This record gives sequence, C-alpha cells and structure tokens, in this order.
Amino acid sequence: MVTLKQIAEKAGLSISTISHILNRQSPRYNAQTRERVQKIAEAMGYIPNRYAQVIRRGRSGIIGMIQHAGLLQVAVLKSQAAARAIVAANYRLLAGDSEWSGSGIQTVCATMLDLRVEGLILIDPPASFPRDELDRFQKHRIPVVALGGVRIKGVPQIRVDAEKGMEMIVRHVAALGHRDLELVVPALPPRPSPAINWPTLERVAGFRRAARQAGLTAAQAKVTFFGAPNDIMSPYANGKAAMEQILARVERPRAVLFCNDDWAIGALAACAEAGVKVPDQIAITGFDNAPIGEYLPSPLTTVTQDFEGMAKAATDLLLERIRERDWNLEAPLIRVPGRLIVRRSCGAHAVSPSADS
Amino acid sequence: MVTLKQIAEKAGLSISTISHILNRQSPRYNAQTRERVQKIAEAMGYIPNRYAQVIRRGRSGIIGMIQHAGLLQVAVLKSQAAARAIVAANYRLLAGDSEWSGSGIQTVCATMLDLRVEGLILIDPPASFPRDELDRFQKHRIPVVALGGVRIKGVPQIRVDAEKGMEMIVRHVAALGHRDLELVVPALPPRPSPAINWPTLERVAGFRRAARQAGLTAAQAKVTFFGAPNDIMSPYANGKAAMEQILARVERPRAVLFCNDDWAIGALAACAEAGVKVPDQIAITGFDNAPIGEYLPSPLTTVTQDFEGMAKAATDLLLERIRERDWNLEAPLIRVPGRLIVRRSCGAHAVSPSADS
DNA sequence: CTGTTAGCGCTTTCAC
DNA sequence: GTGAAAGCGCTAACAG
Repeated sequence: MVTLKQIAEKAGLSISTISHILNRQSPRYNAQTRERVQKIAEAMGYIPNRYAQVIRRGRSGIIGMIQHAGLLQVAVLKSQAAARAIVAANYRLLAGDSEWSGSGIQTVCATMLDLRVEGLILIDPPASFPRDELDRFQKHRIPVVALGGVRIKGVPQIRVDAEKGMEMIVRHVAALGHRDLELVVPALPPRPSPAINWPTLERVAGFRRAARQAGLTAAQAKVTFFGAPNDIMSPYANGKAAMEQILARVERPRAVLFCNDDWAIGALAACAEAGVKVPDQIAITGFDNAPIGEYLPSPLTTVTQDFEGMAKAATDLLLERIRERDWNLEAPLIRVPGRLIVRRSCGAHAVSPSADS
Repeated sequence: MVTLKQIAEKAGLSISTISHILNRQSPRYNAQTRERVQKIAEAMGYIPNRYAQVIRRGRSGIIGMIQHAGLLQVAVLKSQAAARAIVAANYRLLAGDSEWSGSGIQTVCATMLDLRVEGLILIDPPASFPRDELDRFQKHRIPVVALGGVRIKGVPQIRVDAEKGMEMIVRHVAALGHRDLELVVPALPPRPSPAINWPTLERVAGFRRAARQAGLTAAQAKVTFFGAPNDIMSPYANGKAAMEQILARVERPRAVLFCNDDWAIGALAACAEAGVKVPDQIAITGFDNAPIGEYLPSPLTTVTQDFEGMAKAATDLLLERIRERDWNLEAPLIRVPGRLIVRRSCGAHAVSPSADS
C-alpha cells in the first residue's frame, strides 16, 4: 500500500506537506504544488491509512448499527434508512447482523468496540438483548439509541406509536361492521418487567380502548398471547400456528389482528390450507407494512411508518449525544404515529372498493 | 479508553510485558504476573486498540462482504451464512449493503478499502457492479470472490447450478402431465457479453433441454424475457406484471416457471387478483427456496441451495487467495447442485399428495 | 508556503 | 522473565 512517505519522496516534499494537501484539503499551499501532489497520489493509487488517521486523530468517525435482518423485511428497511442517515452525517457505517443470539451478538459487539464506534444504533432490539454488552458501551461512554424494538433502560428510543396504530386498525375494522375481534400478540416472558414498556402491551391497550369506544364488549375483543417469548426467528410459523388454533375453535372471530405482517402472512397460509376465505369469512390485518404485504393473494391491511424520518431522528439523537460528551442519562421514548393502509385482507373492499391506500 | 501504558503503570511493569501477556498470550511469563495483569486489565475494562494493532501488524484481519439486496430473503440467508464462515475463520467482518447509502456502491467500496479489508466477498453481485471498483481491489491485490450472482471476469464464483435446477423443475412439472410451459426470466442488457456467463441463460438452456427431453415442442416451452435489465429492486412488481401479461393472453400456458421465488410471489398475487386458481388452473414455480415460500396460500415449488456449504466454500476460496499472496488469475466458476422442493403451487398434490418436500 | 518534530497505542527485536 | 527502543502511517503544533 502506498504511504505518504512514498509520495513525499516522489514529489520531493515533506510528509507533512503531503498530509496537509491530501487529507486536510488545506488551501494554504501553492495551487501548482497541490495539483502536482494530487496527481502523483492519484497515479500511485494512494488511499489514506484510516488506522493511522484514527490513532492520531483520536476518533474513529464510525457509527455502529446492530440489527437482525433475518426474515423481516421491515428490519431491512429500517436499517437501510438508518444507514443513509449515518452516511449523510458524514460518518462511516459499521453494520453488524447478530442473529440476536448468544455468541452472535457478543462477536458483533466486540467488533463495534474494538473498532471504536463513536455511537451505536440498535434496530429493533429484542428484550433479550444482553444487558452486560450494553453496560460495556455505557462504561466507555459510547451512546446508544434504538430504532424500534423493545424499551431498554437508559437507551433512547424512537418507534412507532403502537397503541395509536392498533386503535386505527380496530376503528377501521369495527367500522366495516366486524364484531368479534381477536388480537394475537407474541407471548411475554413470565414476569415482564413493567419498567420495560413493551410495545406489545401498548398494542393490547390500544386494542382494548378502541374496542370499547366502538361499543364492543370484552368478549368481542379477545386478546391471545401466543408462542414462546422472544421468539423472533419464526414469525410465519407462529402466525400460522396461532391461526390454526383459532380456526379449530367452534366459534371463530370475524377478524383477527396481528402485531406484524409476518405473523399475518403465516395466518393467511393457515386460512388457505383450511379453505377459509379471507376476507369473506374472516378478516386479517397486519402491522408494519412489509413490502411483500401488497403482493399477497389477500393484500394486507396494515399500518406503515415513516422509516426515513424515524431513522433520521434516531441518528440525530445519537449525533447529539456523541457531540455533547457529557450526556445525561435521561433516555426519551419517542413515539411516532403510523398511518393506516387499507387493502383487501380486512374486507374493506367488500364495502368500499375505492378505499385502498 | 484504557491503554497498555495505564495498565503498565498500575502493575508496575513495562508496556511491552503487558502487551505480550494481554495480546499475544505468551506463555513465557510468570503465571502469577500473568494473572495479576489480566485481572487489572479486566478491572480497568481494557480493550486493545485495534487501530494501533493493525498499523503495527500490517494486516487488518478484516474480510469485507458486499450485498446488494433489500427485499430478497435469500440474499440475507447467504450473507448470514457467509458471515458465520468468516467469523469461524477468525476474521472480523465488515458488511456493506450497496443500497444502504446514497451513492451506494462507491461509498461501501471506499469503506472496504480504507479499512484495509484483506479480502472481499460479493453476495449475488449484479451485472451492473462497477468494473473500476473491482479493478481497484485487484490493483491493491485484495482478492475477491462471489457467492451467487452474475459471473464477473477475474472473480471466482460459487453458485447454484442454475441449468440443472431448471431441468429438475421442468422434469417434475412435465411428469405431472403439464404441457405448455412458459419460463419467465428477467431481461438481459441489449448486448449481453457472452463472456459473462449469465445464470439467466443457463436457466433458459436447462429449461429448453429438459423440455425437449420430455417431448415438448418448442411451442410448448416458451421463454419470455421480462422487465428492465438489472432491475433487482422490484421483484414482486415484475413478477406480477409478467403474470398479468400472461393471463391477458387468449391461450394461457399450463405452468409458468420463474427464476426466483420473489417473482413467483408477484405472480401468485396477479393470479389471485384475476381469480385464477393456482395450481388448478395454472401452475407456478419459483427458485431459491425463500423461507416465505412455504407460507404462501399456494406454497411454492422451488429449488433450494446449501447456503451454509456454499458460503463456507466461498470463504475457503477467499482465505486461500489471501494466504498465497501471489494468486494466479484463473477464476473458477463452481456450480453447486440444488435440490427440488415440491409444494402445492405446481399442482403436485392434485396428483400425489404425499410428494411434499 | 513548507518542513521539523513529537507523538497516537501498539508490536517486536534484542538486550539484560 | 522482563524491559528498552525503534517504528508502523499519519497528524498537528510550531518553527522557519
């Protein structure tokens, strides 16, 4: 690899001069010299050694991002939006895809740490995110923010307003004349810490409130907790299994609401297998607006989020904390409202075909 | 951040001693001293400064990985498998998604270069991957390998045997009694270089050969090139549009074969919208075995790949080239056979319900 | 406008 | 067993 020294020799100048011209864009040099040096560097294929720069400058200029892209399209959308925001802020991005699991996450965090990220952004962190890894960042005064996911103590978070989102769906479904609603949410751990502020519980709250306002009885607004806690690996299978269980009952609900599109996709599969027509016999809704939702045989009614704006906000929050090194420990939770997207799966088109999008 | 110097002071030893003990696992020290030093380092939260290590050692220990796929589940599966292989080989991973930033691939490659990756693995590179970026790596003697994707000159590649895969599907579909097959493949650029060895063309070849062997006439084995060349951003939309066009024709094929599951998903949506039953009226197949394919209302018949094994092979190839710095320029193309997965979308279950998986 | 110099944190050779 | 010293590629304060 070409070094400043080699360029300096070739140009007959000193190393520091070359450094100034090449890596500091200093205007205080003779235009001719500057151009000549630039030409030489270009010709030799010089790439500044970032390791040397970082070690001298004392900062890495890197922001880390940890996600679990897995199967979920929305996680990818979020991380892409965050990546754009980070690059736009003139930072380099170090992306890590832990599978949110034991050794995966350790490895990723270790890389983040030894590459000295200046800040860390978590995409949809699960409740199982290891506390001690987080503490390590805290200890080294590396600020962390979360985009989506579960509330983590000391970590500022930007996410969709799950409660309001659920309310929108319930209101819409109820307005279509559906009674007997059922909300399916992933199971919580045995003793869910109330401090944690689970989006799931917010969804349940929104569901119940809106159902009440729509004049539904408690029996007409059932909530089912399903699956193993923190199981994010098999959303389709979970959705399918949950739906199968519902379909096996004597009395079926008229509409089943899911926490995300992926569970809803599994549910659609269960319905197809059982020969149950969506939305004619049963209505299904999702949440998050995964791109594929539009391309299912029964396109999903769902709630979308402003990924770009939220990612920007999360990044800004992070940058601010990076700047003022002495950030206090209050960690805001910012809920951003989503937007209802009506498609066929809820049965809206039986009522008013023009209501799409 | 804690440095060796600080630890040395606290321990009353010299920096080089600490360095040996901590970062070289040297056994040549007094066990007591070693333990004491380790304790101190632990307590102080020491993390070796990788920038300093790299600069001294002269190698980064990082392997880069570039992917270029947002919505496609299989790209994620491949990259996760590759990531595991890289970590298992004791390298750090630097992952970049070309979609992740404004000027995309440029930015990502720049990061790869200035973090001095020792090798680069490309996940499903498109034909549009810029040649000059590749040349830059070549020039700096950084080996590059591709896992899947389009054939690139000078880049060793491991991918599924597209031709054989297609043959398997055709044979299966023909055995079910379907005549009038149609293969839909993404359009190629105006003058596709024959040197490039397009997987698409291999698929076409496999399709034609197997059709002939099954006794189908040319008219019974149609090939349609669809969409804009190199458009990997909208697989669902493309599949849907292609299918709509087919459904609009007076004479419809009995089975439509797609190049990947994502196009097939779009096609299923088109069928549902048009009220065409899959597989009763028309059979559909995909390719790649995206996890969601199993959970569609008409689960997709498809071809799966050994992602883990292929990723391992690609990584091994890369490591070998990193090791022998003077790698010659012959770049093998290794085709790994896939495996047919039969589900409902092809109509197999109408014939023999037990043939699943 | 250009060059000298003193490091950044770490590794490694070689001497004690 | 341990430490002194040189130096990796680069930056920045300061001198000329």
